[in-house]
Amino acid sequence: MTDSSRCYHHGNLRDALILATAELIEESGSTAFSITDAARRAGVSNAAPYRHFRDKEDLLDNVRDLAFMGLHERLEKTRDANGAQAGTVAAVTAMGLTYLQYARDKRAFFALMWEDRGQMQPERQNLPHKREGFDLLLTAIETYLVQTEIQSELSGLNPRAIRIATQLWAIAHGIATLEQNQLLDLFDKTAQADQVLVESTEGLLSGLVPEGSAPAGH
Amino acid sequence: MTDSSRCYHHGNLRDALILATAELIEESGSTAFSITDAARRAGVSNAAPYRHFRDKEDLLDNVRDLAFMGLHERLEKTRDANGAQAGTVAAVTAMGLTYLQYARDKRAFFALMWEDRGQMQPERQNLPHKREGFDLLLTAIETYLVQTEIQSELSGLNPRAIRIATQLWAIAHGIATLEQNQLLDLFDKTAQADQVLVESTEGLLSGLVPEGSAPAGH
DNA sequence: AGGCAATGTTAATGCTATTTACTTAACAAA
DNA sequence: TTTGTTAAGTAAATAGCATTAACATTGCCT
Repeated sequence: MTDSSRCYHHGNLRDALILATAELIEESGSTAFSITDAARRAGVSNAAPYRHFRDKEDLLDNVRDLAFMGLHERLEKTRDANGAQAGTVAAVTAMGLTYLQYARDKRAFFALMWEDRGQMQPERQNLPHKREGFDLLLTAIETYLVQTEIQSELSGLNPRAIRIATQLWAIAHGIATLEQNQLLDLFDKTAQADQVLVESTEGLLSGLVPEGSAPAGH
Repeated sequence: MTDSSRCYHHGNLRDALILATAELIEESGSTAFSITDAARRAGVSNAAPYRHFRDKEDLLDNVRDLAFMGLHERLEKTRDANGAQAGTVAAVTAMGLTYLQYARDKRAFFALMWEDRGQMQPERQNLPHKREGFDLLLTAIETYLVQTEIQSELSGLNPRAIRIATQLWAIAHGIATLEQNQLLDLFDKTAQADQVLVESTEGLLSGLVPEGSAPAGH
């Protein structure tokens, strides 16, 4: 039964519901979303989704997974596209720019990914996906550190690379948030998110010195 | 009629509802909040709130205002507490640390402040309050630039200060988000938000050079 | 063919937002 | 003091939602 246009049984309702939810969320945001709408769009009754998802949150979790996978895919593409110049500031910056672009293109997804739904169960935090995204950035940083001879070699989990990757992720995320809240051009009408990110990344990376050296402070 | 324990008329239902909403949100998050609950807690019927607020969102907007004012107050206190060492890296860092602490203490408020409710009307974006918070940070940065002689004098809106303030706000916000999502100790179990912020701030500020000089790149 | 499990359905229940039509009380003017 | 007016309550109704329970259909395995 591969024909999904049948009568009683849908064929692949689970995926259809996830897709419908994704569409609805992109159209009207996650707060407006209702499970009834998703069922309607998938052409089934309002109770059918409960055969595939524990509750509304469970369905949203699956869309969140989708969103994280989408971001991950883009980051991978960016990494591969910059394979030639791997280890340069430009390669690192490109990851951040991709992050910003994703937030712009998939605004509702981006909001969903980082939505605070209070005390969530650990298994509902999408931690694996978040970790995967971080991994990509981390590798880019580690490559950078080695290429620029700031770090002699990379062991599996380099503390320094982790710290820098964290900082870069934080700043990309922060800029995305400020941009979505129209706070970037609050004072400087010409401020652009991309430009701010480039400057920040350069600022953070340029402050780095080879291991063992004393940092340049004031 | 200052006695609010009267029968029919409440006396100050508007404020009571905002307060009740704030409490409920801090207890269970903003998604779980219902206007009915707030009315119950304030001891009035479920329709009474509509005499004071257009709809649910309007009520939430007022709590958002409250949240922004709370953050603003803390930032002011931090600025004043560090008045003696104004213009130092420590003074700037302290603002960021206050931001992080607020996100921890008032997690639900923090989430509410940055909640993405899709395409909101401009008047519902709480822009004035966001701007005020930015102002405080901006002043701290401008003082820093002058004190450290990186900038000779501050004109009203210094483009450079604005850029740096934006970067610092972004990174503080990003770190707060990562912390709330338990992503800081994903790889480095010992990573602490405060420490990451201190390092980031130092990293960004230490890269600065007096105006006119060429930045230290690779 | 028969039976079972998966996956639908309809019909509740109980919650919610919001509106409408009424009610009460405070206040100001006559 | 009486009398309107108005702000600020109430109850009742509508409509939508999440979720569950009881029932129906179908595909698959034996």
